[in-house]
Amino acid sequence: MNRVLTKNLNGLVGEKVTVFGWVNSKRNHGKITFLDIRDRYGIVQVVILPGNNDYEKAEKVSIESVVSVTGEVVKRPENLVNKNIISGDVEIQSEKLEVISPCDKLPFELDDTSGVLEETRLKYRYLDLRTKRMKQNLINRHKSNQFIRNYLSKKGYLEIETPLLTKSTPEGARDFLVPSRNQAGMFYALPQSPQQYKQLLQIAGIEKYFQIVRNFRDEDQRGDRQPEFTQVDIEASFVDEKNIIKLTENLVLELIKTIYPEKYLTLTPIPRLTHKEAMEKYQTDRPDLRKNKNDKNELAICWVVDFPMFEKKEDGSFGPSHHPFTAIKKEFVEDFEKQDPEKVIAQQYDLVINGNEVAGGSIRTHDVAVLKRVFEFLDHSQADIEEKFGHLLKAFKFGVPPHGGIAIGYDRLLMVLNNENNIREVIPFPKTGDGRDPLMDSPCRVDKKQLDELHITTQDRKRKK
RNA sequence: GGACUGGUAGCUCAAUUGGUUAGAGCAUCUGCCUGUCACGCAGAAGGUUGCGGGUUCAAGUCCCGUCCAGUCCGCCA
Repeated sequence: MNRVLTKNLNGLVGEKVTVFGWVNSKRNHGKITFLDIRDRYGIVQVVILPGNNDYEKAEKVSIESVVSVTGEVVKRPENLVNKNIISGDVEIQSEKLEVISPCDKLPFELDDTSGVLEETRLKYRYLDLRTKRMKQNLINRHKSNQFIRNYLSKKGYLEIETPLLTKSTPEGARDFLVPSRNQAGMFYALPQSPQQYKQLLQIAGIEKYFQIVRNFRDEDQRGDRQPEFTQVDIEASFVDEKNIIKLTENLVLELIKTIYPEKYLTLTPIPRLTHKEAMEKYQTDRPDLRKNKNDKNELAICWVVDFPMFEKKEDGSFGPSHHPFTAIKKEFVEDFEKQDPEKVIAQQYDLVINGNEVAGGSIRTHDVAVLKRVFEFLDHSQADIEEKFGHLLKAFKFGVPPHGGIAIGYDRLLMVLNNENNIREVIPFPKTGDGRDPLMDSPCRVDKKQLDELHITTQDRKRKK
């Protein structure tokens, strides 16, 4: 198969080529027919004249069918050049048209899907992803992946994979559980984040870790929340708050400069607000500091730092506002138990872009004695602590370096940078608001045999569509 | 779990105060057209108005219930 891509056609005038792609549009003038053939890189116009063996085939071919066209690349006359397409200086005089795979009547038109019901788009996601907008989002995501891997590698960070079948975490979001076949009645959990693993990797002496990693949280959704989502997860040893902030800031700014050069920053250098300042001034811990919210290229980035360590729960007791391993600021460590819990500040920081929480992290407590005091303050019993965090606390007895890190909400970051207002637009195969995938039709029922092997009986519930 | 908005042709929408046979654009099909590039023109086909019930001479429209979607609140260490 000797294929020529549409993006390379301009330089091939006079040559006989074969292009492969989808029929983007068809214009039949009775005695002359034009087909626009689209491949991943662009579009080329194919001319079919009467007398051509395939004239009737060209008249009949449906939009979005897969075809190949062989013919000579011809320069277009000056007045017929089309600057809107990549091969607009030339066109192909078809000698042979082959319909490789015809396309049925489409469920929606692909030129503009902005008004199409999202469930319909998701049901036919493979068609939705053919659109320029979605394709561009995928390309940008790929480029960003490459950039981040490169950037962090150059800084000495190792990309290390952590398990997806792991242990249910006691606090935080609801877990997705995976039943164990070998251990009757036992369950794995999908990770809400690789938090404990990345801390263990610091004890392992890795010093600098990163991973572009999937996380799972079984909570109700929002436009900026999915049950599975991707984080750029980072953790490093012998660092303080400023090191992590600087690293993240430079990474994000370089990423924007390289892959989204049309974007500009309103606030430079990136300001750092304390949590208290943000709440007092903007009544939110993720303020949108843009000057003109209609300017799609404006980015207002800021840090929110000095988060409170604890927050009051509904029953009046206190829980960790981030997680229990977050380090308390030095000036509060000595006797935080005796102070107003809501005034105890943690070494915790969030990156906010245009009102979106795009990253969050903290320095962790490496002092086992302090950790124990935090757990006791949070009213965990000794047995409780041992069961939930024993493995981590044990590891902390074998030489734990001071460490800290951050996790970038990657889908949210890409959502902002791609001018989308929903993370589903930057995720190739997302779930709907109630956690379904209309394309694969998941979740779904499974055979009784499968359940039996997993030692599971189910309660009958009313069946959702 | 709660609030709000919505559900009418394959897709996007319209339908006045409850009143004739529920319309339009695009897509589809048929015909015409040799330079268009989202081609154009003419025509055809396409509807259980999400579903169930109620009020009324009459319901897409009002009422009740229910299902679904989106957004937000709760939730998201």
